[in-house]
Amino acid sequence: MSGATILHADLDAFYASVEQLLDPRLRGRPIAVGGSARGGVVLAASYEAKAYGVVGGMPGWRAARLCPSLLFVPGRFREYQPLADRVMDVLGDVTPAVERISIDEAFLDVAGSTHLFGTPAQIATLLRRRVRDEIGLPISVGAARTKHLAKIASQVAKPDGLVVVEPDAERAFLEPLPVGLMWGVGPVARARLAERGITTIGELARTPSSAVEQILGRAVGARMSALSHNEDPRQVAGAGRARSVGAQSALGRQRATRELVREVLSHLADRVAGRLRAKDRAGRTVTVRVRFPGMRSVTRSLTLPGPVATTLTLTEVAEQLVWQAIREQPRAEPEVSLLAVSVSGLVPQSSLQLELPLATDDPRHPGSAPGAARWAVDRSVDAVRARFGNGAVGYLPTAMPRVRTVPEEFRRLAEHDL
DNA sequence: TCTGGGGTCCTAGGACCC
DNA sequence: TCTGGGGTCCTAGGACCC
Repeated sequence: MSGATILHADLDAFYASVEQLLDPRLRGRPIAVGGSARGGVVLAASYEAKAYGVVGGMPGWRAARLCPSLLFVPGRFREYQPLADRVMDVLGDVTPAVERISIDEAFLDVAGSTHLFGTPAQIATLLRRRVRDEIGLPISVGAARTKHLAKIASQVAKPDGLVVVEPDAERAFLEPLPVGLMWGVGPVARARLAERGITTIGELARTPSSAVEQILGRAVGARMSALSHNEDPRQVAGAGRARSVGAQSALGRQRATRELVREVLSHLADRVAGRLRAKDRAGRTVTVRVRFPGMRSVTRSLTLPGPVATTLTLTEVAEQLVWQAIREQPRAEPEVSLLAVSVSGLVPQSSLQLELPLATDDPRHPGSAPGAARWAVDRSVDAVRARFGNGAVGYLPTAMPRVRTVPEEFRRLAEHDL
């Protein structure tokens, strides 16, 4: 019997494939979801566009230059989550051991399913056909003995393919592949390895572990060395609890005025704190990131005496940290291109436990609402929103920040479960 | 022509404690 | 007189993933 019972299933160019599914005129054409020829970033590219070198995360103007016939489509973000969920349901039909790692990919362990559905290769073929027939989307699958191998196999299988790595063929399979296919090797690690003449996984495996650790650092080096030797102890498991929650807004290029910073941070803190409260969690460490024109960015963090999940408190702490970061910059008139807020050190926090009134002692905010009052306000806002929608009530003087922002639906897609 | 949004993990120095 | 060893927490930065 085959030991290649770990499957990695990965929808091909997911957002772009959905757009082509929903609008037949887009099929067979190079399309980009998001961005435009004048600005923004491409969120996803169809395989026809990838052939020109267009990839997700690329500035729209550069994508348009690479592919003059590129068609920019605004994403229909509402459609993505339900379609991806239906795909996951299909995967769940062959085994309960499904580990979803993002909206569009998952690991499966089909060791217990072979007596019902056949070999892993037959199961993968069945899944691919069902996803294609019932949902209309192309999906690639890799099957192997370990997660690492299965993930690499699905990448090799793309687009719309299946690759099975039998246990006796693992070393030969890995040998010629580029190190960049390994999970954890990005552009920096790839460049460092290339400087030493290491470009394939086989070459990496023949490099002593101590040397790899020198090149990539102790932890990363040790892990990559082990993976190159085909040692991967990870099991297929359910998702663990989130360790942090954050939100960010790109601002283009704006002068950092009191009003702008306050407005953007209120919005971000409201998102973060709202998600925390929705899951009865709170966190002690508040981190902000400020990005300046030119992509240079700094972070400032503060660990509070107790956990917070209150919009107003989070806004105030974030504001202090952002101004601290800006003041430390040499520029006389600061401009910012992005603000981010995140909370870590998460703990369970039942809605009955009231946050300590941290800010009431703060001389900078005399008379600010005590913790209990803040909780009450937030709970009321949450309740109104639950019934009437997010736009029904808010802290902001204006309903939305006056900065260009991605659709709410897109933010939702990127959120991880808390 | 100027780059989205949401996450995880690692490193390294310093504070602080025993 | 000026020094050991180990551990944890905090902060800032950075690589990487989807």
